[in-house]
Amino acid sequence: MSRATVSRVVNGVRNVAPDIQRSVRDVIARTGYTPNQAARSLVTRRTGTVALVLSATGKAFAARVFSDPFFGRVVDGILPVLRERAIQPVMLVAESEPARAQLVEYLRRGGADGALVVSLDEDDPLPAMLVAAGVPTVLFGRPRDSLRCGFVDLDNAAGARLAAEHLWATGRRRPATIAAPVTAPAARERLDGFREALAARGLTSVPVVRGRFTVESGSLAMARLLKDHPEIDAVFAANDLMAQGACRYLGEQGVAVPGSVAVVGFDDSVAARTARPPLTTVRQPVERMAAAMAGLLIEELDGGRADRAAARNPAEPASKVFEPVLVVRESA
Amino acid sequence: MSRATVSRVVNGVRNVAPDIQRSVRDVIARTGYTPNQAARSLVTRRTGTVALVLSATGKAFAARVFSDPFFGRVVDGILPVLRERAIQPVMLVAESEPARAQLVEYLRRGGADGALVVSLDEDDPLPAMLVAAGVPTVLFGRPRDSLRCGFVDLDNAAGARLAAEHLWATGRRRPATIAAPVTAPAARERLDGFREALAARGLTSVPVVRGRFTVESGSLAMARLLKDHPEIDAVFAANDLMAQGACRYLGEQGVAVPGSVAVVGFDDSVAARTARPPLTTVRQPVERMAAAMAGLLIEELDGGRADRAAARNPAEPASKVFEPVLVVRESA
DNA sequence: AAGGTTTCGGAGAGCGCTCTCCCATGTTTC
DNA sequence: GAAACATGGGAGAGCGCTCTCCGAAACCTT
Repeated sequence: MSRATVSRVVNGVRNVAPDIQRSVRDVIARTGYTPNQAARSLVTRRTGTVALVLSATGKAFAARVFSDPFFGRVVDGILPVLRERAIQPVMLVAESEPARAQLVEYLRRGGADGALVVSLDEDDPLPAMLVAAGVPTVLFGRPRDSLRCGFVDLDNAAGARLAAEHLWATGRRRPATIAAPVTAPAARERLDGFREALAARGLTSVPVVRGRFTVESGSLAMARLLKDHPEIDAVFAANDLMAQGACRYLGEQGVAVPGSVAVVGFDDSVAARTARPPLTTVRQPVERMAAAMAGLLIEELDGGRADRAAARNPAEPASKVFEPVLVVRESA
Repeated sequence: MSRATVSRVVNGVRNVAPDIQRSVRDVIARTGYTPNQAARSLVTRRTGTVALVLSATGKAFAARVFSDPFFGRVVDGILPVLRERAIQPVMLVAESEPARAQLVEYLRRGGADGALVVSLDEDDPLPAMLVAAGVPTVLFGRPRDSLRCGFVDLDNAAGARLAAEHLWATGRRRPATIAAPVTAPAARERLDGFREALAARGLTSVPVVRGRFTVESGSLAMARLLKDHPEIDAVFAANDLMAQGACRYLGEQGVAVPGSVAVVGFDDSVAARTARPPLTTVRQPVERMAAAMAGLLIEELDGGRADRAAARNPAEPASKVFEPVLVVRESA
């Protein structure tokens, strides 16, 4: 029996007589034969894997990434989509500059068929490096510099406007905001959207303190806010973790939430539901966005062949922007 | 110029005249040549990658894994060791039964050179499946059934004894414990060690409540404990998160820590330091253990060749057991 | 029954590397 | 100055698969 027949049976292409098929499977099971992935990839030019890249440099990188529920939600959203297509998801982390270089080299050499990139810093050079290396890439969050690459994003400004409008509608006239590092574009859009919505109602000056997306930084920010602007009656935080920190500090100081100060978060993560009081927050459908990200990449991967074979133009980078929704709970 | 020469330059084997070397590198840089990993792996029978496998089935898998600081610490410990050897770390997750099967198949086909496995459930079939598939494997935690495979572990019972002895030495005579699921062997050892140390001092009956390694479950467990055994004056929790939950509940009930009830945690994670009051806890050097795990695997991988070439006996599975240390802070 | 059509297995050419030979130099030794 | 030796480059054989071509056999059609 020839290698070709075995190959046909294993990959299920073309017709092979049922009895031959059975006998081949039989022998495979008996001998414990395992196809060699490298040899297969060499000819198919496919690995059957997709990389899920987490990029964020800094100390104790993993410990930080693993404590933010955001990444977990992204992974949860991506996994089912890839599993369904029998694509092996491999997670890669870029925790330092050399690691980033090694990672790009790995993907350039064909370590995976494509990359789904989650990066928090706006000035992260990784997306551009991957695109330059010819790696099919889809980002979580809009790329800067109109990089030719697919992405999914949330209309962050619209989300912040929802928060501002809700606070205004419930009679809050002295709102403040806990923003996040300027390097996170999503956070900046949230700040801008919030200010803009209030400016449209005649409120031009809004106290701003910056946090670092963590519960602790939220507490600290709230403390500063309360000290410098004791008159505030509402706070909009750029994510739920910081909103939770703010609530905690207010609670410690005996300030009623939402009685004296209303708090609105962002993301609608588990933290929002378990916080006390449960947070009013802007929902970001992270899992759905992540699933869409995987879908976009798969499309590009499938289309890629045809494109390259037919015309010489690379696939149009596709993208999808999601609309946020306000979830009213008890904190505002 | 021949392919062989180029190959020699790229891989740095044997001597190649400096000027030829330079000109080769020059052409590589100019043409943007990239070696094909699949072709290379096909002949070297190496991928240059090591899989870091996170195994734990259940709903919202990733969201759970990503909220436990433990995994982050493991990753942080492993990364530098692999980076130093220019080995690409790839993280794989086994979040369901089919995912597990797919993952084993992937590694069996040579998707990575070896696997570092972190699994929380004792009855996880993954380690045995990997060993059966011939994948070089090192576990975090002692394997059951004397599986022939390397591992690193902590002397959990000794750690629990440290906690018990500290509580005893500080005059606590009515201690209780918040244990973890029976399926986690490490947690069982902690429970056994705690009981044993107290039994040696004549205390045979210790109230036990089970938690699920989370802050919330710690709070709940503490509530039950306080209701059923209001006389207790100390609590030993099987990890810091649950200890933190216990402290939180005690605080809400106006019970002084450590005044009325002393609390001891386990792990010495970040949570122990940021908790209020800072937790007295048993230190598990997770990062060092994880680094050792990577080291063991690398040794096995390096030795593997020689072994398979010389004699036909597979490498002896190596292992390393770490000793815990008590870290006294304010909670006990 | 003869030709045409479909079905299905085999032969064999690569995929892009690495690595072992082997040979052409340059270098040393007596 | 010739033989022995070190040095560095080329030729070419695979690694284990997939996939296109081809031909043999089975099936229809008229």
